[in-house]
Amino acid sequence: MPTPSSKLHTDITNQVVPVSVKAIKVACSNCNLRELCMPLGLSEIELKRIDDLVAVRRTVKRGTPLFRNGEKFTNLFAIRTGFFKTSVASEDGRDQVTGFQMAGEVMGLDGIVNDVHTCDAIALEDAEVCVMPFDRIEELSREVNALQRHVHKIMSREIVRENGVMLLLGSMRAEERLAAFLLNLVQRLHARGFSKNELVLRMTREEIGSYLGLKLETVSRTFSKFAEDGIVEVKQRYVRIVKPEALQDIVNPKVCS
Amino acid sequence: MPTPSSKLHTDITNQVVPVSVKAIKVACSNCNLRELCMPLGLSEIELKRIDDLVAVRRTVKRGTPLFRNGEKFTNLFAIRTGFFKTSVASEDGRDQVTGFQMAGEVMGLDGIVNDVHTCDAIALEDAEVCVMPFDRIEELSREVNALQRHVHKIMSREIVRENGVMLLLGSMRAEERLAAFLLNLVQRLHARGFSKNELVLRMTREEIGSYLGLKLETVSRTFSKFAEDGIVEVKQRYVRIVKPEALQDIVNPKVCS
DNA sequence: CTGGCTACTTGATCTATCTCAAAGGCCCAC
DNA sequence: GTGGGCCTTTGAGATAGATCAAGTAGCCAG
Repeated sequence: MPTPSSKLHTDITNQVVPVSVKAIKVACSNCNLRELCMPLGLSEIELKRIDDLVAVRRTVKRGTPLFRNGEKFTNLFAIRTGFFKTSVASEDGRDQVTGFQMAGEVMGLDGIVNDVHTCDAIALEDAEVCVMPFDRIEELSREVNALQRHVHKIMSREIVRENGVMLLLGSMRAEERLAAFLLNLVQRLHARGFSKNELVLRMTREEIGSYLGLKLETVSRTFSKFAEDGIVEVKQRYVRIVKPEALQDIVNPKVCS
Repeated sequence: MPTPSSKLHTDITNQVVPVSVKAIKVACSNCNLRELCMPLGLSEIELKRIDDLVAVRRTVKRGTPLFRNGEKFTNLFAIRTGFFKTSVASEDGRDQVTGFQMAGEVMGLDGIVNDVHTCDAIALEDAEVCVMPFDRIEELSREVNALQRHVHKIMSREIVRENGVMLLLGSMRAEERLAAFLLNLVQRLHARGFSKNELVLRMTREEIGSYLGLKLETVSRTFSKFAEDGIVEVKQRYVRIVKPEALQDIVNPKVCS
């Protein structure tokens, strides 16, 4: 049986000459992801100015870093295509996946405070990102109120997201964590035009486990449990959510009255 | 034996007439916490403008909320005195402490993205905060570059902090979590002029446990373990760190060569 | 000073998840 | 198409931390 992978995500054509990629005229104003990464309701003239935000595009091959902990921060990155994970490491080498990012999402916010990136961003599939010099963002957001507001909202959204992950890591059981994870992923994919109940995981069980504070075996077992219960169908990276409401019930256990 | 509580923190004089508090002339330019919550290197004229950021001050009695999940967001708050916890709740009522905040730290960033607060901020001791209308912050930060930069850094710092908590919750054992927690607290207190190795906890074992993803009994046992090992002295809320380097070793286990 | 409340400590037991181990499946490179 | 290297699954056993339960200590109001 053919996996629905190609239906859900399309890998970027491998660019042999990266320089040519950078030369492509980039225009936020024409970008089909604009509503995901840029503010709405801009005037014609503001839109034109926003086009200058993106210096270049950059392709990132699967498995390679967009940036790494310790590198100097100068740019934010908006994902055009592809899929990333970000992770932080403790000094003794353990590391923790802090998030998975997809098209339209912005990476690099961690670098602002000390002008140094404090996490790794690794492409989980071939990807293309818009490179946005942060000083240019600051400059322009002084003049375009909607952009300023937008930058603030993006950062606040990340703070709120991380609050949610803390809740998950601090007080949920394995099944609740995985259910919440699946619902979140599929909801974000759905917002991008993909299926409401089918997805292809771009990450390994180990990466899911790292994100959820579980071991890969526990992730695998929990998938199997869900499958036994008829809540999902799982075939390796392919997942079909058969009973979304059952997942929802697992995340928010009904209080017995 | 007198607890060193009064040495470490000073409670605010209980104001009988809150209105009078609000009327007090507030000036960031004269505030002794300025270096904690405001940007450095401002010109005389910029400083004067920054004074307008703080609309009023507000006192918050111990145990009462500064804001709650679901309330409309309009202000950021800078802590002048006192100590807070922030927490998020899952729909079924479990809640997770997401942070402890002290003088000079800013609260409310979670509210920016949807104009609604998504966590509770509760005073753990009588407190006073500077109320800063966010639209005024945005307005002024368009004109004062250092303020713009500062706001970005504060939000980025919060993102990086939360990354660290995720690492702690996702991959550390109980002893490591508590050691990291104590070191972090004492370091922040030290930056505010308090002792390097003594502190009075403003929160209960249960609140520490919630923050660290542990049960209160585990927190208590881990304290006892540290005390047995001669690493700390614990007497209820009072804690003296006898061997900071031992705590450090617990957080970053030495790799055996 | 006394009663009662809350926070804290400690012990005994239980269990969700981890750890260790083995085997099977998928996919890419040759 | 074939071999080797991940990735994944599944089992059995170990364990860190949770849970349940009791007792203690500090603190405030009367």
